[in-house]
Amino acid sequence: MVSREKILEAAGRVYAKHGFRGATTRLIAAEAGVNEVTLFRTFGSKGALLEAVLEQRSQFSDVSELPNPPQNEEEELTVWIAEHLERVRDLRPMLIQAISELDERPEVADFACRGRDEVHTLLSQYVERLQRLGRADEAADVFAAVTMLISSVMGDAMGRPMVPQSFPPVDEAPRRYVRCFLRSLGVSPPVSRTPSDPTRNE
Amino acid sequence: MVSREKILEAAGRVYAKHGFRGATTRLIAAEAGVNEVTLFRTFGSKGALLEAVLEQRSQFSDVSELPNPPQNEEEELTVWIAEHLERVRDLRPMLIQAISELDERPEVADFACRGRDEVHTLLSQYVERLQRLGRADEAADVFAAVTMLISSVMGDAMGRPMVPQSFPPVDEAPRRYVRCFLRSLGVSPPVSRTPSDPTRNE
DNA sequence: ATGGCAAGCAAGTAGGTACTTGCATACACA
DNA sequence: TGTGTATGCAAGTACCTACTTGCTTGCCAT
Repeated sequence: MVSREKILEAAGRVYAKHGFRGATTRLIAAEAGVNEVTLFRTFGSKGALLEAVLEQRSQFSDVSELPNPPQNEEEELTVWIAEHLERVRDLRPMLIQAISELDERPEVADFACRGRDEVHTLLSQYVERLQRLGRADEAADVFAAVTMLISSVMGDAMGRPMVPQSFPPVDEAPRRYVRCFLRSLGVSPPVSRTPSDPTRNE
Repeated sequence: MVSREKILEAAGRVYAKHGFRGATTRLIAAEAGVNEVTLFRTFGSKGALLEAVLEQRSQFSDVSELPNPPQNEEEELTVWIAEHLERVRDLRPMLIQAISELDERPEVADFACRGRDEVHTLLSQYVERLQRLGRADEAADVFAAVTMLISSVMGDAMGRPMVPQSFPPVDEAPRRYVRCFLRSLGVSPPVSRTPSDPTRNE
């Protein structure tokens, strides 16, 4: 029964490209290299197929932890944010379609926003640790700063393909976001580094 | 010839809710309180109607200027960002649909990203003025900070309806984003104010 | 060899979609 | 009074959609 997996994969690709409404069963079957009838025999209906795809996709949502205790803030966060950015980039097409059809298919809602809360919590806790260690300003607006960093990652993943000139070069972006983030929290930059290479863009 | 405007308005609403593919001519005609045939007689085709809608929408894109010279950074930016946020919030449904159908309808691309560049430029110029006045750090990563602020506004407008708990209260958000932004640029907060009321959320 | 099972193929059903046509109605202006 | 113009209504065309049915083919274990 290898058709099942071929169809699931193909359906994922086609949904991501055309959305649920635009993903016709013919397209999916063709993309899977499978007869359309096989699709219906295996999943019953187009809606059931969508649910199967979402369920399969739900299993890859593990967000990695941030170091405790913090050691090198900039390095640790840069790696972590780069990882998060890549994850969101991969999800981008499916996310966009899911969001655009939220009203008509509410069952995809938690797929669309899953992870955001978790990332927010992990980041906030990390910054609170920094505060307790006296490495971040006690009076800083942690909540807003974390929100902004996460939005920046989302915005980069979503917007870069459309307006690349509005974002720092892809290999520099995570570090530069993190530096702004840390600075807004009053975290002083590491002393053992050349102090100014935040290469200006444009 | 008042039908034309009724149809244009209705098409905008329906398109924002269901996307181009989901916006059937029947739905649009019903929403406009007009016979479906009138729609075709007036615009010729569904595609032509979409173009008319986009063209009409294009005229409301005027972004207001930022003060020159800067006087009160936090106040000026808060007002300006709040205004921008509201504009994006209004555009949200149409934007989401436009983005999700970019591959199939590339003609809406410039509608989808228009304004972002303009906002970016205005903000950057404002910060450069601050730098020249010695009110912002010369070594700050202006480009990244501006990108982050704009992404935060987009993220707020797009994400708040789905995950409200991930954002500061709607009436505080612009000011708190601006404060983080200014802080990441090394702009010292105004002295004539109570120094810490960045009320924590959650 | 034979039975079971997954899959392909051809055809069909019922409904939705964009779009057209022909005709009736109403109002506006001359 | 007549004439154009905008609109409504009923019906129809051609196509696409999800989904079904009946039959055939190939493979695999017994």
